[in-house]
Amino acid sequence: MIDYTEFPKRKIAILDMVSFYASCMAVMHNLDVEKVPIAVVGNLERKGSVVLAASPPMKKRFMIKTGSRLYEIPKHPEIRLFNPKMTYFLDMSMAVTRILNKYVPAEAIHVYSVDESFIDLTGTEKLWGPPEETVKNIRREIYDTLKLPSTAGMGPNMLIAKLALDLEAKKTGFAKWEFEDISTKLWPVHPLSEMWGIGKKTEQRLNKMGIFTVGDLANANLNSLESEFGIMGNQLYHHAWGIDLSELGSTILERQASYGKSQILLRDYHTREEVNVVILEMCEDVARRAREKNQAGRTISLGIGYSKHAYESGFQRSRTIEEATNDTMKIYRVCMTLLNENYKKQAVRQISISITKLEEEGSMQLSLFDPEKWQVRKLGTVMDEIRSDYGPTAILRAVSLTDAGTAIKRSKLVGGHNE
DNA sequence: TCTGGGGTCCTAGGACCC
DNA sequence: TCTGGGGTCCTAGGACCC
Repeated sequence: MIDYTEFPKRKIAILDMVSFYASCMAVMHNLDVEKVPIAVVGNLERKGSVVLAASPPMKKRFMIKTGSRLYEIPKHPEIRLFNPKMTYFLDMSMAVTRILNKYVPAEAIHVYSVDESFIDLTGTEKLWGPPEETVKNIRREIYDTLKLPSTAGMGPNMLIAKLALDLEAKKTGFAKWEFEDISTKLWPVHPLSEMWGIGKKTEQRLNKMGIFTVGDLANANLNSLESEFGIMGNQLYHHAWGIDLSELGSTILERQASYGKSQILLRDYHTREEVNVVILEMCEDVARRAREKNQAGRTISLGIGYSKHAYESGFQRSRTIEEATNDTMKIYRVCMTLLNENYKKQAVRQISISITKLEEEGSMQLSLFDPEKWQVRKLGTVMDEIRSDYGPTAILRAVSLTDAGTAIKRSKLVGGHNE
């Protein structure tokens, strides 16, 4: 048994926007997201594209949910399909955060994703009254001002708030769990992958150990969990008791650990030259985002997925260099090295690039001793500015003006989605 | 005939150093 | 005539989340 008295009890809430992307599109087109079957699809031009969000009637009447494929959506006169408008979604997301900020200070907000945020309401009773009421008021204000319906979970820590949200509030609109509710509300949960933090793979391994419900997990032998899963076993066990030591705010200060870009190509690419072009464009994008944040990375990773007709699945390789960089061509050259060493002349369908081991740019040796480095950096910045003033297609490296270039097509996309 | 894109964290083995 | 041991860094792979 676990003695809960030793764990802090705070007033944590997590707010989740119902079918966020679908709700945003409903607002834009003056539709009622609760009544109209709406789906936002990654790219309406591609039949295999995934559904990024489905409105409640879309889910109930047509059994289409996030992750469904476009070709699974039936033809029906009431159904409304949209391409994503990522910049608009981000604006809406920030508008929600600003409302939260009217009730709690920025340090008490942890943005978990574009449509989910934690807030710590501990100590707000004097100002706003009971936290449950405050949450209700916040949800009402979000709906009244932005027309976005939301659900909310509450708990004494972030984990329990999130579990209350996922396992109850998403159906009922609101749920507040205490430590005392864990055994009645969390332990019956199965299959195990229903629970946050447990995926299909872990579920299978746990099943092999005779563990099928969260209650089984909570009452399993900690030693055998640790010998099977290592540290993760300990964490799984504690999560089954609703215990999580991470603090609200501990993550909010952390800065991004990597910049990456990945894409599934619209067709198989058969030559190195074509692949090189796409890699260059992707390096450009990753480098630009790092430059905008004044960061640079030391480890550069390249992933290649071959066509399904190929003999192999692909590879993922990385290389760490002496000095952190956010220079497009430097990153590109490392990718070329990795490609030269690993490419097996198979048709390519998927490419991913990322930089990690980030450092503040200040720590780069942009010193007096190497004026050329300054120039390269300045050139990068100038090009970034032209792009931000005149759009991303204003400057394209010459190679992009070939059939292989996808940058022009992708310029209409933000975050890989159609505008 | 179909392939989303952006992230995070953990582990294990090998290299290298003292 | 044996197998040190701890620390750090790098790389690949796996798992999970929204």
